[in-house]
Amino acid sequence: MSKNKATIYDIAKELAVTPSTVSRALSNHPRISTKTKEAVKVIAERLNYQHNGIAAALRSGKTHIIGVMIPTVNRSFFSSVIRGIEQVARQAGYNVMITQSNDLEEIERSNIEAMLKTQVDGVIASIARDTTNYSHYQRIISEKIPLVLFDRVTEISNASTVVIDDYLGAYKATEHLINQGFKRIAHFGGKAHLNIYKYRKRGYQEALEANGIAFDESLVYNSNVQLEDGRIGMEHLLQLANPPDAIFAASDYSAIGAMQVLKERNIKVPDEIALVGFADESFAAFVEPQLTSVNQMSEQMGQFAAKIFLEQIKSEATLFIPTKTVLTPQLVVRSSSKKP
Amino acid sequence: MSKNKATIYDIAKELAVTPSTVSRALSNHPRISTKTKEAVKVIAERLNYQHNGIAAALRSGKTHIIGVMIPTVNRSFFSSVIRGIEQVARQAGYNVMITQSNDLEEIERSNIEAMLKTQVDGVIASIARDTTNYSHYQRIISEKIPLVLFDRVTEISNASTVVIDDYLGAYKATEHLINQGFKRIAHFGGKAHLNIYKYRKRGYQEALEANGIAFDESLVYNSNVQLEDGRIGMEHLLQLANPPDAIFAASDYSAIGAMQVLKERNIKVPDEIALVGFADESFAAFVEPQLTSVNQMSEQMGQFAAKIFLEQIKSEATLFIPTKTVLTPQLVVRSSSKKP
DNA sequence: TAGATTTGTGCAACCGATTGCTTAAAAGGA
DNA sequence: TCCTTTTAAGCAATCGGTTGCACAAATCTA
Repeated sequence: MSKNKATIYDIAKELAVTPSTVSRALSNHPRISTKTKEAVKVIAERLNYQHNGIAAALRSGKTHIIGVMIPTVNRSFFSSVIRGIEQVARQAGYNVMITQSNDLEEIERSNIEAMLKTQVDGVIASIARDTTNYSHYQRIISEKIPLVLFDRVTEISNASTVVIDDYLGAYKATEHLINQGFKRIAHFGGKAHLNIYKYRKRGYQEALEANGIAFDESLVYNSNVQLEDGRIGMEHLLQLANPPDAIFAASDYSAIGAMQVLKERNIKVPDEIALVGFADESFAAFVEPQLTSVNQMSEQMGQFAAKIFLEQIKSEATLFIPTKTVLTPQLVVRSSSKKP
Repeated sequence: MSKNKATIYDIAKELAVTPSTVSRALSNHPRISTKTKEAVKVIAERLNYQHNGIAAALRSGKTHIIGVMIPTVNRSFFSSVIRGIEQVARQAGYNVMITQSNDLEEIERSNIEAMLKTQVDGVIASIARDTTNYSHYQRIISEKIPLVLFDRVTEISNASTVVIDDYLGAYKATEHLINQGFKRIAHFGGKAHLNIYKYRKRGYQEALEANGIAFDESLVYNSNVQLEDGRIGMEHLLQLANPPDAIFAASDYSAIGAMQVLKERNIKVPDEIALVGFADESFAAFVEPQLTSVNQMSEQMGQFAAKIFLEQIKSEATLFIPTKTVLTPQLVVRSSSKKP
């Protein structure tokens, strides 16, 4: 147990050079001779030297930590995004610090506070469902810290965004139902202040119209698209004089809620009512019948977000132009939407 | 945009005192007069002073970051544990840095490397399924960093552990099936080098024996307990001359795999074969029939782990005695295990 | 071969907060 | 009033790297 970590001073002493030389040697500075660099490497190895990131961070102001904030880690979508971010970040020497907002604006604020205190080099985030005031995000920008928003984004100047084409995903899903022969297609929508839900609804609507089916507002049920909301929405739709024969839900959870109600009433899926969800959660393949859903390219989304962050870092002094990336979603067809 | 963050030097200048006084005033040092403390507070507010954790970390060696490493974030069990950890940690002024091992030893090693580089103040971890060599965990110990293991633990001297009573959970689950009148109860077990699976099997076995049912090794199918393993295991059991009438699975995923196979073959659950899982994943309540499972008290587990870490930190100089905490699991009975 | 460059290191300040040791002033005691 | 305590604050070193500038030696140019 030697303990008391070795520093560049220890290495310097051994080689009878100065710490500056050691520092430069370790960071492969061009002005240091190959001979010295190698000697330093050898001694560093022998002393089991570990670069002290804190000291470096103090001097350089760079912690090499990316703060990631998402509503909850427990969604396959978000956890996949995290994986994507981690892959790219790690390779570039960055660590990822994850925080969850639980979809609450208040927690979101305090998380951002914590990240700024930790002095993260950048923030990658997806906005909480609850959030209506974005001043805490503005704080990130005004501290000149790169901000990349994904999936649940909003208009914040100088923030880059990565989203999927929600419109297209919804369009594909709806068109698929139409192609399967369904005529009265309902929609479970989310709160319209989030763009993702706005676009999904639009995709749904335009797919209908493009196929000569009149859009019927009474077939749209808006909610928080949780499981319970799906149940309530389904009950609601079943009470209509002329109920739908298919539902395109803006979330898998609400689709599952609907599926439960249908099963309880012995209404067959997809024979009598077909279902399509959104997000392709892992449980979509576990339920019976398996749920057709729209895959959001989550891992790619994370990779993109991280790459954009890295570029933004590189262009530090140079003026930075915020990017808007749109990925193409994929419809995963399973049995819940197939006309028998 | 003032930018260029305010430091204690700026505050000191304004008040014509020294930075040391400001530092002490901010940390509420008893030797500083109330008057000065208040004046400092006012100026700090006005200059929008933010405590620089990096500088403090360099001096004190404490980053106030807890490293958390889990197999994957995308399991309700792990994400709940994280929530529990976060709650406790945040209140005590600690941040949480999460990393995922993807159940691979290699990634686990590199994650620990990254954490040590970040100089986390402690590590809370659940071991990867793949891991057989624990030297990387030993490194944490030898750096004198507190290590708390939860759920998937192993014998590492000086590491504290938090687990549920897997034996009891399995015992309860099996006894429940017996009480429902099932006679031939099979078991999907996990790899025996992980204690959790060893204990679950033992609980299963002893519950059988305590109720006068002979343990039958041919009814035990061991695997990685993923969904696909459950499918294969189910196929295997169905081929037996005398198939089981119930299965206690050591994971919800394998239970769902079994359920899928049974549905495909039109074998009724629970009428013909009953199922009980383990972990109480969120999808357990989504499938049809809903899956009975053993809840692992995940949030509590996280809270305990964090509390233990905090105590370990407090007792720094004092000799520390590693703790072993065992929580009591809860059986959540749903329709997959009820005798009609 | 003298002068201009290039190469390899050293010097010292700096990042921002913390803290043991002093010291000066104020309060208390005899 | 003089000496002892107590209180309040200052001094200066420290944590470990990083980096602009300086400088000597080596190499090149004409």
